[in-house]
Amino acid sequence: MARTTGSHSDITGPRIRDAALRLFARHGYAAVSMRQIAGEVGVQAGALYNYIPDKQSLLVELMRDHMVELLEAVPVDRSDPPLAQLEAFVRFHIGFHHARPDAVFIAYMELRNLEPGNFAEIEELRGRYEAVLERILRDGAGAGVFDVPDPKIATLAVIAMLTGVTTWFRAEGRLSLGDVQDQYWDMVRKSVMA
Amino acid sequence: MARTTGSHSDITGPRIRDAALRLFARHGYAAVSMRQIAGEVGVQAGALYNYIPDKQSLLVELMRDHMVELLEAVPVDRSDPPLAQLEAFVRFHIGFHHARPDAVFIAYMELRNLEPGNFAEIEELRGRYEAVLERILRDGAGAGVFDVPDPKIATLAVIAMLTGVTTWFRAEGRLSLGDVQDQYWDMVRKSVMA
DNA sequence: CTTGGGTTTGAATGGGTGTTCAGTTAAATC
DNA sequence: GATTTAACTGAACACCCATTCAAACCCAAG
Repeated sequence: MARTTGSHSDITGPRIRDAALRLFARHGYAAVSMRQIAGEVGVQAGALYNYIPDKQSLLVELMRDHMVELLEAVPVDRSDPPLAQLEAFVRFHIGFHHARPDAVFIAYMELRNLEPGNFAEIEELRGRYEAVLERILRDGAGAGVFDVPDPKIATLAVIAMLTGVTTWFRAEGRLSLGDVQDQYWDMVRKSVMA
Repeated sequence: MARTTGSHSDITGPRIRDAALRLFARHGYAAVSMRQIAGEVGVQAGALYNYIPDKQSLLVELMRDHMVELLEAVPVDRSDPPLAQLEAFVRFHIGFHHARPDAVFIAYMELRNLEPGNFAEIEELRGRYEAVLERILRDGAGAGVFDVPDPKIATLAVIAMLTGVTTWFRAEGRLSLGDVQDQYWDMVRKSVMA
């Protein structure tokens, strides 16, 4: 067990993931080479393979980590009324995604670069997240609070709308994150209300 | 001027564009090689260069054609009341995009693979399309029909929501295109109404 | 039936790809 | 101070990349 304090492995590992996240988001998985990632970390390409088995695994790991983090953070309190649950979801989605634009970008854009098995895994996680919102809408519709003929469609519509925020919102811009959350919550609320 | 009837150039040209559109949408611009495109057309890679100057131009052309077609097809009748204009826009957007899933995918996903000048050109076209919706919302808000604190945000929210349809809608599925248009129109209408 | 030219081939150019691995470096332990 | 070993280098491997171009092909026109 030599070399624990001075070891770099606990530094280089995360740095590789950070660099890959940024580069994949900026240029796309296929357009980024292992040499570029290594360059950002300040290491030769060969060294990356002490930390990851291959390029594809690096992508899957980034996407899985993002989705798992998302699922763990999403607020679900089934004792709250549906409207309150929906508001919590909307504000959470915007806030969470805004804090991780690169991960969001990758999770939505690089699905087609996943090998079939990996694709299925990530899609399953995404499905679980969508199910959270769908359940809220279904409960609210059942209680007569919401008017959504097809909760599945409404779920996809709302998530698409909310996720779009990451493509244009910048904290330095005209509006604060709170402003954006307020206005989106207003639109979502009205769009599903009975 | 020999060889007009037996010429292939009026066949091969479009076939290259078709193949590139499908392949770029499926695998991404960076992941598709000129050899793959040529293979789909049934020709050697070198032959592509009789029709396009380079790979990047092929991408730009596909994106520009899509955006120009979109801008020419979008219904704008300023004599209609804002609500009717909005409904026409919503139904048009869903219908038009549904008919060209590959072009939509490329136009939204491959922006980062454009060189700066080309990027600016495509963004300008996209801006013009967004301006159509923004104007409708602004007019309606001015007339007191709509309640949208920030028409710019509402524009982006609505477009993101509508464009999301292409990622999941399949004509063979549970719902018809008309069903989807109806429900989306219902949600959009409610979300912006005063 | 030859000619001219639009069209395509097939090879070559120079460079980049992901991945492997023997060898070197340097820090922690004994 | 010697030994161990995690961490990394640098070169090599086999292959793919976009693009160019002289040569071959093929067919309408004359």
